[in-house]
Amino acid sequence: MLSTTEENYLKALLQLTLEQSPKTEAGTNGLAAHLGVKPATANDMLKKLKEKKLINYEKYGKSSLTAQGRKLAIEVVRKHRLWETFLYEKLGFTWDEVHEVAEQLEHIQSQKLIDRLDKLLNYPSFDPHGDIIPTAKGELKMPVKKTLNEEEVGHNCKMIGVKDNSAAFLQYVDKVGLSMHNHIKVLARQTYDELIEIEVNGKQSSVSPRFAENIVIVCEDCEKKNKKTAKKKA
Amino acid sequence: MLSTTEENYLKALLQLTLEQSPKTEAGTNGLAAHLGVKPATANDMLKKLKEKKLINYEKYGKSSLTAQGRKLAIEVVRKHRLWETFLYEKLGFTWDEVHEVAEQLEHIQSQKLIDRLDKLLNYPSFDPHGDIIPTAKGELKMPVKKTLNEEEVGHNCKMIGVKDNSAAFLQYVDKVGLSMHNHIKVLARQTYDELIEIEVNGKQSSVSPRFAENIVIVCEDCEKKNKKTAKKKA
DNA sequence: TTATTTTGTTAGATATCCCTAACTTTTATA
DNA sequence: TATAAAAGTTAGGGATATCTAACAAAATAA
Ligand SMILES: [Mn+2]
Ligand SMILES: [Mn+2]
Ligand SMILES: [Mn+2]
Ligand SMILES: [Mn+2]
Repeated sequence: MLSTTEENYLKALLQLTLEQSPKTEAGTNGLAAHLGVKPATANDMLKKLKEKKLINYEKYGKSSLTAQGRKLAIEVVRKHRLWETFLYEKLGFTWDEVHEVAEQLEHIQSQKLIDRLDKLLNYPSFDPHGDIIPTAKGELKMPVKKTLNEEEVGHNCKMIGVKDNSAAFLQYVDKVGLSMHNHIKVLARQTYDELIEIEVNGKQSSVSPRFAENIVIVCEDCEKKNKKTAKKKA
Repeated sequence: MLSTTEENYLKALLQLTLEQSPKTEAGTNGLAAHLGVKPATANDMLKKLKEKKLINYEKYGKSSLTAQGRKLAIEVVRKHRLWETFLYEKLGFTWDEVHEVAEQLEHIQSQKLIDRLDKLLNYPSFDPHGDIIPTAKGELKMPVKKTLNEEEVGHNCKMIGVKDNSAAFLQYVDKVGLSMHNHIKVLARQTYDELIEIEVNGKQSSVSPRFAENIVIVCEDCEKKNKKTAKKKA
């Protein structure tokens, strides 16, 4: 049985190596920063988790999850997102309130509790933030990340990042009415000047391809399609 | 903010001094046994909790909760019983499965979570074991304990203990079909020989006053009446 | 390629919670 | 009341998880 702390380290490693970037390894300092502890503290835990064969770690090297560590990390993420969904759907929490409480609830040890919660929520695929909930079998399909420029007309997507971090660009993003986690619908693409018409929060705008290729999004329609395909296979 | 361990000590002290017996103080060894730790361990914690002004404790003396300690202990009991009710009512757990998971859930820190859970469950008064759930204001009405001999005809009660612990008596209890937490209905009292007719698990039996005065029960009809009175006042 | 900066490690400490073994005080018994 | 038993305490130590300060290795820049 893992401690709450050990679970948090595995989850952090999963997020650092699979969700937040294309990397598959994470450094000691980055991990420590992500968890809000000092590098010395993270270093101790890395040695301990390697001992338990949950991570790959060599002195002065980067770390990654083993198959077993990844399995456990995904279980924690599944519990976290199911609890967030419960708080949002059943208890009327707002989307910004759920995370903090889910950080505590994700460590409750009871397989039956999670199975029943999943059932109560009617086996949800996404949490209130639009993130994918890993399946009971431990499958975690990574969201299909692409730029707004690559999105199909008619599709709905969510902004999850930017490629250009310049102040000028970010101010322009703001002016267009976009911000992180906003839902965007691609209405049309003008053949004449390539401008992309989008709708955000009920407001329409047109953006250039130059602008759109710096907005990282995840296509929600593609996510749903993936989910359905997975269900048919099962 | 109290640690999970500190909360468990306060809850144990409440149970030892208010629920399980008429005592208002508990000894170090009894507390340790209740929590499954060694007396030396409990002794350390008693000193720590006294320092925090949550308990009254003097070297070589018995311990009791201060007003503040009692308030916190009752909050933990409230959370525990609300979670048990949730697991039973909403997730289909059986009454014997809920306690273990509630031991973990009772330590989740979120006032909003508890308020909303209470609402979701429609402000329940009793947990799946028939124990009273403290109110949001921290009121914990002690169940009206009496012996089966004192119970009114027509009332429903729950067996919560025995006064005679001899093997002969306990075997007789078993033969009558009674066991801890059984629900008992008092059907009638014969004027001729004072025998009390009861129904347990759909099975009827007659017991003597001598027998009945050794069965400790809590009257469930009285509990409900108390509850309604309290609601009218509020 | 040498120097500097960044990254990662180690040693030594602290806090919490638990233990065993030895001791002390209180209570019960003879 | 003297003694034995029960109850309670203390000393000293282990495990976990955290820190600071000093050090070592790797990466980057000059
Ligand atoms: Mn979250
Ligand atoms: Mn967590
Ligand atoms: Mn319980
Ligand atoms: Mn507990």
